[in-house]
Amino acid sequence: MEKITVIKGFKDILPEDTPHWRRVESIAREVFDTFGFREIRVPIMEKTELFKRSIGETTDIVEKEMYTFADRDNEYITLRPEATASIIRAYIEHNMSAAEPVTKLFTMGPMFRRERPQKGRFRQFHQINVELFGDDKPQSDVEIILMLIHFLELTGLTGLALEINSLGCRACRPAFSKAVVDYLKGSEKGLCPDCQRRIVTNPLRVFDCKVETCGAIIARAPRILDYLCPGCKEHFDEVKSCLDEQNVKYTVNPKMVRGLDYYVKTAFEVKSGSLGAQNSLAGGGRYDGLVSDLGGPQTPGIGFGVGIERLLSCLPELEKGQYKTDVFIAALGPQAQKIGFKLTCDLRRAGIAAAMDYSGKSLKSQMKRADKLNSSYTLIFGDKEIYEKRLELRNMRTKDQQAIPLDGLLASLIKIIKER
RNA sequence: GUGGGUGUAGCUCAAUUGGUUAGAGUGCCGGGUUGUGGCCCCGGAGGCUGAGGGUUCAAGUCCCUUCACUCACCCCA
Repeated sequence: MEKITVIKGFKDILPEDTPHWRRVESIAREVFDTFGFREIRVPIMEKTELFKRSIGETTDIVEKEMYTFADRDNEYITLRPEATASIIRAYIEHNMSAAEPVTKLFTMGPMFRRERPQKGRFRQFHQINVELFGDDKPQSDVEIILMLIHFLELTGLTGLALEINSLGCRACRPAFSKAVVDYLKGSEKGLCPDCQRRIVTNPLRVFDCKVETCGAIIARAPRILDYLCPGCKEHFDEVKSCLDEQNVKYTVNPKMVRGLDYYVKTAFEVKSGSLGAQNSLAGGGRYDGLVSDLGGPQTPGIGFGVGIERLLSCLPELEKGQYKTDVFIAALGPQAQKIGFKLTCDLRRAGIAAAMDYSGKSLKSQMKRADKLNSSYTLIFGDKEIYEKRLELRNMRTKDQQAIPLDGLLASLIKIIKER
């Protein structure tokens, strides 16, 4: 039979790796708890319309990367390419804005984008997402950024670089866009075909282009920061000084535009050198018009996403996940097997990680299995001869062994192991 | 969607300019030794060399096709 393999760009997370996932996830939950965020879990599929309206029709994500299907009733549904849209949908649907002025949420889980896989980029990948609704003050931008940095550092990451920018708002961006378009049209023939197309479709994306000839042209293009309206400028200045007060290092990158249309004002990314080409492990920004665009009340919002795979790949020297066994029962002979099985079950009910080998193979092979399972103690006993009258409890690390009386065996085992 | 690289045992890799039965380490299974596992010794299983076609007396090796993986572009976490 031919074997069936995973879908391209999808990955199994193996037992040797899941401990690191669990660690990162639990650090996230702890940090976010202390910052006052609560966990929300939203579906991994939504109506396609939700993403079209939030992310933007002309973005790469919507144009060519979404997993979109016609459901059996011919409604179009999409595997989520990001989480913000779903969270906002839920925020609106459950009327959270009416219940409290500020709502702080986070979620984590798989996202799906049909790109060509490479280092740090998969078709199914995992993100931790944080969103803050109902506060348009710069302090909330800083709160979010601080929390992100704090979380990343707690996971053990070093050498992080924070980049920030302001993308302006709906008041000031049109003037800037026009200035960019005018400028680009002047040197249109020097641009790559993609950028020429972008002039019409989405001019700001030109800033992301890495083609050298485009870079030279872009370097002299108008800067968004020179076009900010007084409100946006004040907001951005406040964000920067507030970050300074908190001793957070950052660089202003006026060319950072981000690939989702909904961002306004503050945008930020955290990069790491050890990632190869996909060096951005977290990114986010403000999206003040998005809630109303999706049919909710006029509500400011800001949030970020962290790529878990990328985060983990930046962590140094991860140990592989091992079995964790408190006690291994090596039982020799049918009678001993029977007693051993009962003992194993009792120990497990008492919260002790017990294991045994049901095959009844040689002691040597059972001891090998105990070693493989990383057992702290191994209890050896059998039907005959030297094992008849007593049981030996062996400490696998120190090789010490001690006899355990048959009376009250379970109780003394539990005592020894718990006191370890 | 566009380029480059790589496909040999479960894993990591060997195999002269094309040359006989494709090897080693590790892991797995069994045995010996050790007070009863680790160290050591012996043995065993495990391969259509990614797949298909071609050149040749002869292909893991050269050519074509295809698939998979991988890196990069685009874009993003």
